[in-house]
Amino acid sequence: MSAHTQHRGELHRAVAARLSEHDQQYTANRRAVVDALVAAGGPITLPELLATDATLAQSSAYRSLATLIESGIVRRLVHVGDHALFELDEHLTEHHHHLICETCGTVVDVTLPDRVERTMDDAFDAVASAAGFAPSHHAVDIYGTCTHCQT
Amino acid sequence: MSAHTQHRGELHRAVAARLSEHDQQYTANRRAVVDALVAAGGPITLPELLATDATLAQSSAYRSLATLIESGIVRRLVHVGDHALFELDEHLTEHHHHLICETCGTVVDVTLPDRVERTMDDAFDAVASAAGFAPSHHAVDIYGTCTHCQT
DNA sequence: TTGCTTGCAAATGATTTGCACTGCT
DNA sequence: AGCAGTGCAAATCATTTGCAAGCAA
Repeated sequence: MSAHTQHRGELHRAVAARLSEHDQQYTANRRAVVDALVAAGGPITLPELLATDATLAQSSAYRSLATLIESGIVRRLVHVGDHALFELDEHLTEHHHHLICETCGTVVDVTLPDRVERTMDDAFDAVASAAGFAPSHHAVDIYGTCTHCQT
Repeated sequence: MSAHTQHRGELHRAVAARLSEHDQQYTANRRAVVDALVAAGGPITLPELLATDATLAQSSAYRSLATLIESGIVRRLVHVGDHALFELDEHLTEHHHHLICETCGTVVDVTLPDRVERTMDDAFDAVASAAGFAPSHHAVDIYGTCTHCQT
């Protein structure tokens, strides 16, 4: 079980280690991207990421994200709007799912009880095997309307 | 529980009714798009859709899909590759989830036991309410490797 | 030096849209 | 006639990439 990285320093060490495993360096740019994601505390778009660090070039941010994704440090989420969402991989945070507001597009992290996760995993393993798939992980999106968007 | 539309004619009638509710007509183009989706039996990309009917113009297919999506007849799935995936809405088929091959991008429909769906719904309602969300529906993606892509 | 990283500007490519035309109603 | 739907070609816009310069081993 991968550590839920609690401290900033610990997280950066974990990121550096993972990059190194993939023969990648932990450059200032990549660290800036990771910092922005940590600060955000949830999925953010590229424009949002750039807004937190005006020195970052757009193309470099995309390139850093690509590297971080390949090394399993960042996860890219399905579009809710026109921009992709980026968040730290679960190895660095914890297993969670997403609550998505169908009106404003806000995405919030949620965790489910272990009991439910176990029930789901068992069921997913069963249906995946039945279809000849070797399952690796799952993602749950719960759609609805957030407080702010309810009339 | 909305009817699982079994017969082609019944489905077309349901589509026509839904379009009509939204003050839209069931034109030849839109019917062609629906036919292609029915024939596919699962999520397909726009190029795949066009391949099944050479007379369909790309822009018209996109426009028909947009109309069908607005009327709740078609669902657009999150990108697995560069193309979006389109499938018939669950009102016209049945509640299901997706098995996604991380190697080749193939997407297969799967259904879960009612017991599991109930467990999930209860849990989702609970976490959504806790976050102030009014949940409407959910989507589960199970990632893994398909038979064909396993070494 | 040698190779990875970066910024800028230009390219790419899925999706959207302007416009003129066709076909319902 | 009047308006929705369609095809073509052109526009959009997030994301990617070529290239020249900066930096680390």
